[in-house]
Amino acid sequence: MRNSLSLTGHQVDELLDKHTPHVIRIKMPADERVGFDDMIRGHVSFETNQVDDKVLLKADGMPTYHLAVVVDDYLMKISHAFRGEEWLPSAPVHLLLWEYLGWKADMPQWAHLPLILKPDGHGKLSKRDGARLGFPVYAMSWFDVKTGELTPGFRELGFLPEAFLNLLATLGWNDGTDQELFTLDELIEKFSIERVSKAGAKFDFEKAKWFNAEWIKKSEVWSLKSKVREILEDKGIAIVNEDYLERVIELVKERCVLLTDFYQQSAYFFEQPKEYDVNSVKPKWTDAKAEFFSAFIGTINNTDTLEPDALEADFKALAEETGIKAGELMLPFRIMLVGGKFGPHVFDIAALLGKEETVMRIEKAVSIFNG
RNA sequence: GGCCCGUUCGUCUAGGGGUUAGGACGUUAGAUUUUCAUUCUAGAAACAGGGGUUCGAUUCCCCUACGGGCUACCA
Repeated sequence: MRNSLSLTGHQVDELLDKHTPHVIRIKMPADERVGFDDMIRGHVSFETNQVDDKVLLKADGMPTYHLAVVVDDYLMKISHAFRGEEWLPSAPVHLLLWEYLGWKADMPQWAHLPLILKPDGHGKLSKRDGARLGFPVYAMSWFDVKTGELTPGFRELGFLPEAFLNLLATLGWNDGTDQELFTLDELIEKFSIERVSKAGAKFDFEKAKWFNAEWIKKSEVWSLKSKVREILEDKGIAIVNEDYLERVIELVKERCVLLTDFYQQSAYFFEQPKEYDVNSVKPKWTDAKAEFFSAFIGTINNTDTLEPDALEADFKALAEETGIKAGELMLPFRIMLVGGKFGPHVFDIAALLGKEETVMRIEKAVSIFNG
């Protein structure tokens, strides 16, 4: 080995005079044990003989991470250093650096957090896993200029910041009760580093989605409004009426897991269905049913404002008069308004759409079903 | 290979010397919803193995196994 330890002082000076490229390393002491108290793991110690003399300053003059963190943390007066468990093996280097630099009294408290692992297989979670398994690994979309590769983030996928924070906080931590849903304020109040678990946790996207669904359900309409509006407008839907948008959100929010689901769940409130699930109606479509709906249009026209309960009562009364089971007519009615087999209660939808729109959609769909 | 860290249902976890080992996600069955989702009820499902210590260990100690991390002039 050829370095300042194996060469004589004279030889070193000579090489230095000739500006020979070189690095600067930390010199680990022999036969010592360096240890510290980790806030999560308790006392951790290492044999100095097992730790190698890490490069601190590269040949190009730039510091490595090891030198940089210590200097940076010292300058920024960092009191607590939280980092991933993968840093544990280099902790002795940092510890000694704090000491050698004469800053030992200012050294921060350490906490090495457990790692987030791949849901399948083994190893720590990487952005590749997200691409491979179909879920995000970053909070926000990230574009790699070097590779030209776009990695989608939780936000763009339709996660609420509150939900993302919540799921991250409870991955490896809990307050000792059965509570799983926490607001930021609650986390600030209840979080304690002592309750962070030591073992790595496999990431579970299903549970992540559950957190988001829960947060969408418990969020107030006003807090969801701007995000939903953005999603709908991105899809080319013009929002003209604020109040209408709020009522739509109120009606569909409990069936959305991701914010992006608001498009599929509420697009039909803003524009007529582009496609109809004709197959679910056509085979059982009869002239009698067509007649029912033209009669129902009459009923609607005789009503001042559509109100869900009253409309449903009228619908059922008319069905009975016509001699057709109401159940046979509900699905066709839904498909007329929505286009498919989904959405909230049909009469809620009709009431919100309003008289004219409802009538228009019935007329249009009837002609499609007849033809 | 060496060093370090870890190990309770499939997954995230609670618990802790004597418990029917609790909850959540997912899953299964049923109810409600004349769509789907929500909601509700019920079910299946775990202390890695071996030694100690102890009247008694899943819980404390040791070993093994397994898992993870690090072992770059990357962070």
